[in-house]
Amino acid sequence: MAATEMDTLNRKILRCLQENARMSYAEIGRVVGLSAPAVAERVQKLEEQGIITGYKVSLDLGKVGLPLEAVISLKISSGQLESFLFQVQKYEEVLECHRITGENCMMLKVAVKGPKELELLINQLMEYGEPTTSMILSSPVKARVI
Amino acid sequence: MAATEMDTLNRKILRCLQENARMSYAEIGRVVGLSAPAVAERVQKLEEQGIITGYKVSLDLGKVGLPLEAVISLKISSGQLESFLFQVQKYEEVLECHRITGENCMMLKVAVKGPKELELLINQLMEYGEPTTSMILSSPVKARVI
DNA sequence: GTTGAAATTGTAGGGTC
DNA sequence: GACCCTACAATTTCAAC
Repeated sequence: MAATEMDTLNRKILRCLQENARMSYAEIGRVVGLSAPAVAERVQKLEEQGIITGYKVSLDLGKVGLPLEAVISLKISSGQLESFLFQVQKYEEVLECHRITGENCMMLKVAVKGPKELELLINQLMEYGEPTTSMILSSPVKARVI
Repeated sequence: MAATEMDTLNRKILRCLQENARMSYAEIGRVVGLSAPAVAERVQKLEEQGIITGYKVSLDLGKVGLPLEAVISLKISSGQLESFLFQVQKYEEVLECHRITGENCMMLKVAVKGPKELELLINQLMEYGEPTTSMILSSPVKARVI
């Protein structure tokens, strides 16, 4: 246990928060059989331990004007890694960027307004390497955690 | 406006919720210059319109026992698509699954306990097609929205 | 962890522009 | 229609146990 006590109760609490991160401590307490202060204390510890890293809102990207999602593999050109890592933070279109093993070092998930914006983004990425783009048609699994 | 009124105020509210989805309506109101009831009303409408699809907690996967993340491309075998789409929902390890254009129809992001579990998962996926796996080394951009 | 009191927040009603 | 204000219910927080 020491620092990180991931018992059944904490797992239940995390499941509640995962289902609805705005659920009140009182309601979580009712579900897991704890008082509200007890839940609050556990959640605070999970935050302090870095197990909980934040709370996010999920949006329908299509309805906020970003209906086109794509996956881009980017084979970074020699000497471009550092500047890419710096610049990629600034692209609003980039939802995720992972450095992966294999020939294409970077894997990006992006959301854009339309084909024009995607093309523009690809052009910009070409400065750092060779992009290979696939459009996302649908997402059978969206963003599960734990 | 009609159904979907995404004005500056709503964007500000969404930015607050994105930074911290547990932020109180009162605090959001202070930030964006609105009363708590006004914020609550706008958020409720954003939910009803399906713009907000939920609130999620972000976890440090390593600290919950899933330190190994990977990206798997899966070239679905003929006739296996439907059963794959049905089964992929049940794999707890699969965080995301996207159907994409190109030769490899499916792109999965997974998190597992270690190499053994990854190997087992790959074996199971081979039932539905040809997987190509890349380990995630780091994630320069984690999960931005809007 | 629990209980109980104080501060804060959420919510519903009525009113204004 | 969107917003504010008021008042009450619920929640959060902090204390003591």
